[in-house]
Amino acid sequence: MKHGEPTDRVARIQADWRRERPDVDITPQGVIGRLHRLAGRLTEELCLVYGRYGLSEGEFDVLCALRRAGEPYERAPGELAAHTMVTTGAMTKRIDRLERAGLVTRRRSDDDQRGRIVALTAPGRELIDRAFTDHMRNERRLVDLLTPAEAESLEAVLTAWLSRMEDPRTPGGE
Amino acid sequence: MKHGEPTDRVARIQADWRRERPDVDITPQGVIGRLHRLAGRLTEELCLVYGRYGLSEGEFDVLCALRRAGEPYERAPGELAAHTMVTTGAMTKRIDRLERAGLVTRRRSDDDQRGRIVALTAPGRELIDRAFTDHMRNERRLVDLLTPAEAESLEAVLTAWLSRMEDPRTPGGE
DNA sequence: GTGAATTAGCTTCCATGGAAGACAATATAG
DNA sequence: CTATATTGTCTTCCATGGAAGCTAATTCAC
Repeated sequence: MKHGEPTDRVARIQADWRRERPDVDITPQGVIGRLHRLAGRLTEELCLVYGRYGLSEGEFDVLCALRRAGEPYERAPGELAAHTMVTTGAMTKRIDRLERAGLVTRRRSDDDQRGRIVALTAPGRELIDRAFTDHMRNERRLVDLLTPAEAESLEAVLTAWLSRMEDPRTPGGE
Repeated sequence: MKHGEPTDRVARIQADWRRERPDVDITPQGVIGRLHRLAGRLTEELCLVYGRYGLSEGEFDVLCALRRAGEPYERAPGELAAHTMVTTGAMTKRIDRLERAGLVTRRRSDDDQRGRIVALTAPGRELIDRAFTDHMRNERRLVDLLTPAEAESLEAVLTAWLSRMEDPRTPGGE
């Protein structure tokens, strides 16, 4: 082993695989494994702040989607589900909880009687404004563990990777 | 908007926030938001391969941990839980499923009667060897959406970030 | 050596989300 | 206009994992 090289959890896993499966190229794990580990660690850190406001990650996301919509802070459940990447069934339950907590209201839509409209209440708006401010301070703290150059390069590569993955012209390989 | 700049989901969210909360610095989302989105998309892609072998992500992880252990492919449930970052309660259930599927066996430890030893069966070993080979081919395909330089720089920044986050000397900011 | 703490795994209960279908309202074809 | 298809939300059931506590076995203190 080289001196001082960081031997993190992923590196140890790679070492095991190299011994057990020398026939397989396991270098992709260096990127994908660490990306997952990091995402998990970041989520932990972020959830600490959500919890301070009595919110789960999912509830926080829903309140953010409503707040971002702008005045009058309303959206249909289906829109909220699409924005937050969950099924409409999951969204029903999240809205149930938020409604019970008095942070949102639910009413029928006027023009389409099967649609609903979810709206932030005043306490909901007040809560998410405080929580979001705190949340961003928290993200700033975490990103500041990187140098500005590192953060910039990271964002660029992540953006490129995401766009190539979504791009239908990308060679599928499958 | 600048010409041709990628306007991905995260960029749209940021635009919303800039309008609604001009008082908050939301630049950290550029990195953290995309990292989460990417982790989610990658997980989706990886799960497609696990599914091909009838495995969930959790089950795949457990089989990998056993396979990586090397001959005779045995580990205690507690070790497996630590390796795969779940509670021992969750591990009990994963092992239950794998045992029912005939991929692992569970027996008492000789030297400590309260400990168990989980071992890969021959079919389990055969399955995880095939699945892992396929999995790495899949990860390779995904990482190959990046140039070698991009992949290298990404891995370096992720490794640095992870190590600084785990480092107890890191300024907490809290 | 005996009683107290600890440890390993498991069990129970709860929280959350997905999948699929139910239901009511709306849109569409003829 | 009526019959059918579609849509938006909700409901039901299931899968998974965490938290906390249980039990049996081991270790430790004295």
